Order: sequence, then structure tokens, then C-alpha cells
Amino acid sequence: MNPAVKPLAGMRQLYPDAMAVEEGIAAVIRRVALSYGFEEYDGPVIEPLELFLAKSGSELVMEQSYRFTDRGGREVVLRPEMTPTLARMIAGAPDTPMPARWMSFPVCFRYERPQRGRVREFRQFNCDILGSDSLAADAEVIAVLDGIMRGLGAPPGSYSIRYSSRRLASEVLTSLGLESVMHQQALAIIDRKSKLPADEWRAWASERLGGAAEAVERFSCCSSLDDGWLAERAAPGGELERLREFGGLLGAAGVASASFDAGIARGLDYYTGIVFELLDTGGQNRRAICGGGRYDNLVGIFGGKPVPGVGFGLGMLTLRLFLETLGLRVSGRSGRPDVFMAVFSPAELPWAVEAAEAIRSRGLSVLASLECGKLSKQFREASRRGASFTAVAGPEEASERSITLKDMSGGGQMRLPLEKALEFLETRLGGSL
RNA sequence: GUGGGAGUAGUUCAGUUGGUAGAGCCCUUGACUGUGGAUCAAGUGGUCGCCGGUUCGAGUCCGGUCUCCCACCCCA
Repeated sequence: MNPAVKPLAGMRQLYPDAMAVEEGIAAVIRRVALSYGFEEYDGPVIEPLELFLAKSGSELVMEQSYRFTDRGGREVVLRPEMTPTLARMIAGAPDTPMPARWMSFPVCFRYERPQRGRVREFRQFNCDILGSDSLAADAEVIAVLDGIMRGLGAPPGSYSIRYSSRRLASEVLTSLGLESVMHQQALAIIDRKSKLPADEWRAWASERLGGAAEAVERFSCCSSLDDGWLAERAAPGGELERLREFGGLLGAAGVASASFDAGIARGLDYYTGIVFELLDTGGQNRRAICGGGRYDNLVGIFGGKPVPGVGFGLGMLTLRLFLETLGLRVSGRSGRPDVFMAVFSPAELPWAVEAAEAIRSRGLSVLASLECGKLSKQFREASRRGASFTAVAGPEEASERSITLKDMSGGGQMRLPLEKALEFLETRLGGSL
């Protein structure tokens, strides 16, 4: 391909087939989220740099964002994530009835090397509950997530939702004698546990954490809330207790795919409580498909009263790849017209246009031929487009205000006055739009 | 930023020890000038990523460069 016409690396460019799949997935997601009462919103793609500097995490902003100076001399970025924008919008609309359940499908940008499931321009589904610090809110967003996966046909066991809590981690780290200023760093070290070779990780961890490294490792391996070691170090009546309650709520919501995993930490700095990820349990997409958590201090930094929040981002591309590896097909709109309108010669074009409009007025889709070539070509086109019927407007049809209808699935064909043809099509195809 | 792989027709790819380029799919046309799918036949289409070197001769060998893919870092 001519280099001049290639899209930039990692930019989102969806041909109709891929778009139909993506929209089919989005339709399932919307349906599930709507059933929980979520409302859709949107925000700016370009944001001031400061919006993300405050809380997103320095690497995401400093090294992975599309940053530039606009014509007015402002430092701006193409949003690398949606949550800070959401927090600002909530802070700016204090009359919003709380708790608010808001969802969005933002296109976001991160400047990193493209690879499987990771590109520079990507679309996410974001789903957040604001204004509630109830555990029920944390459980509900995970129930939405699980409902989406089930709605898309992902079988039990094909994915797992892992959750932990930063508050629990803080309790344990405190009992291990780590100052709270060290907690953020310890979380980053925990986050890397599964990504480095064991030896390398240990060396690195003990360099940063000293004697506590071994205990931190022990903590990150906890995968049960009933772990005795964990119970001894967590604050009595504290976060561990809440996590047990949380697990109970998830069970009540019918979420079977979620489990505790102290090794989940997440990279964003603004998370304050529960954090979670959705992972493909198969081998081919060893990467988070979704990540989220609770952020109780984010809205407050934009002024006004503090508003707690919890939510997640779900990558549409990574979700599509996941469904593909499972062999799941999500049907979007088919793009198949009900009727293909063939035109014999230019003289019949007005009649063809009029008849096509009449068919459309009955709620059916009509793909009108724009060429008046050979009928064999037009029938071929109708077949290729997957039309259910082909209508022919020829001289005889035009003179008597009729059309010839052929059933493309192999039925016969007949010439009918337009009104009769409309009735016929309506009974055969009615309600397809 | 680090490491590996690959660049040949619109697309997916083949191309032998160096001898001026091939297939499938797609597209166009044709097998009853008012009838599609399947089959068949023919045809269009390539600066072999780019630059340089070796050679009588380079898609092929060597060097450089660019791009893409995969993996790492990080993350959706």
C-alpha cells in the first residue's frame, strides 16, 4: 500500500464487517447496563494535561499519552482514560441525583508500541456508580461486568474476575511495619509480582522494601479470605470483614466467576478501595480485558463536596479478541437488505425510485441499483448483497405500476401491482427493521 | 525504550544452487440481449518496501534504512 494512505500505527480503523461485530457487542453491553439503570454520557476527547496529572499515575500521563500544545498555547492530551473526565463532570453537576449510574463508550489514546490487543487508539466501555460508598455499588458494577460476559455467551470458566482491596493491603502493610508513604510503592511491587521471574522479583522487592519483602510476597499470594496468615495481619473488624460481605453480595447477584486475589493492585493511583480485573483464563489473551476499582477521592479534587465512586473500563478490542478466540460470533446488524431494486433501463429509473420509497415506507430496507446494466449483473449484485427479494422495474412494470418480485432463496417470481407487492413483502418480511 | 519475525498483484501467499514474476481469492468480461448463487473459460493488475554494495546478471547474497506483526515494559 502507498505509505501516504496508510493510517498511523495503532489507529482505530474499522471496516463494516468489524464495525458490525463491535456494534453487536456494544448492543449487548448497553442492554445489560440499561437493565441496571445506567445512563449514557460522553465527554471531550481532548483534555487539559492537568486533568490527568493529578491522579492517574505518572507513567500513563508522562510516557504514554498523546501530548501537544494546541494553537492557544495550552498543554493538552488526547484522553488516555475516561475516569478523570467523569469525575470532573460529576463535580461540575452537583445537582445530579445520587447515586448516579453512568456509562460511556469513550475512544481513548495511549502512545505505546502496538501489539495484539494493544493499540494506540481504542474504545472502551466505562461503567461507574457515583455517590455511594456502599459495598452494594462495588458488587453491582461487577455484576454488570459478569452479566455482560454472560450476555455475550462467554462460558463459565473462560474468564475470571479477580478482586482485592487497597485498604486491606494498607492494613497488612501497616502491620508489617511499612510507613504509609511506602504503600503506593509496595502496591506497584505487588502489581508486578506475576509479571517478573520469581528470582528477579524477589531481588527487586527486597531492594525496595527491605525485610518486609518476604511478607509482602506472602500477602500477594493470598487467594482466600479465610487465609489464617492474612487474618492475623488484617485489622480486626476492618476491610477483610467487608470483603467477606462483598463476596456474599457477589454470590447473591449470581456472580460465580469472581474470586479474591491479593495479587491484584492496579496501576492507577486514584484507587482507594476494592480493585479488580477481568482476565482470560485461556492462554491466548494473557492480559486484562477489564480493570476497575473504587476511587473515593477523585471527584473531590475538582472542588465541591467529595463524591465516592466505583467503576471499570472494558476494552472493546480486547473483548472482541477474547470472543474470537472462544469462537463466539456476536451478530451485529446484518447489512442485508430486504429488497434489491433492479432497474431495466434509465427510462424506468423514476418508477424504480418511487417503488423503492413505497417499500421503505412499509418499514423494509431497499438497496436500489444505481446502474441500469444487464439484469444478470444486477441479480448477481442482489445475490452478493444477500437481499431476500429482488424487485425488477422494467418497461412493462412501469407502464402498469407494478414490480416483478423474485424470491432470492430459490422461490419463484411474480409480477404484482405495487400495492399487492407491498402487502406481500410486508407479510413475508414485516418487522425486520 | 528492549528483543524476535516479516515485507513480492487489491488481498492471502509461493518463488529451487542468483538467470527479467507465479497461484488461490477478489474484481472485470463471456457461455439464450429480462434473471443471481455452483461450475467453466478468458482478462485486468507488480518500481518484488526503500537506498546502496557484490555480480555479466539480484525477488534471491551482503550492508543500511523504513514500515508492519509478535513479545517485554505498562495497560483496556
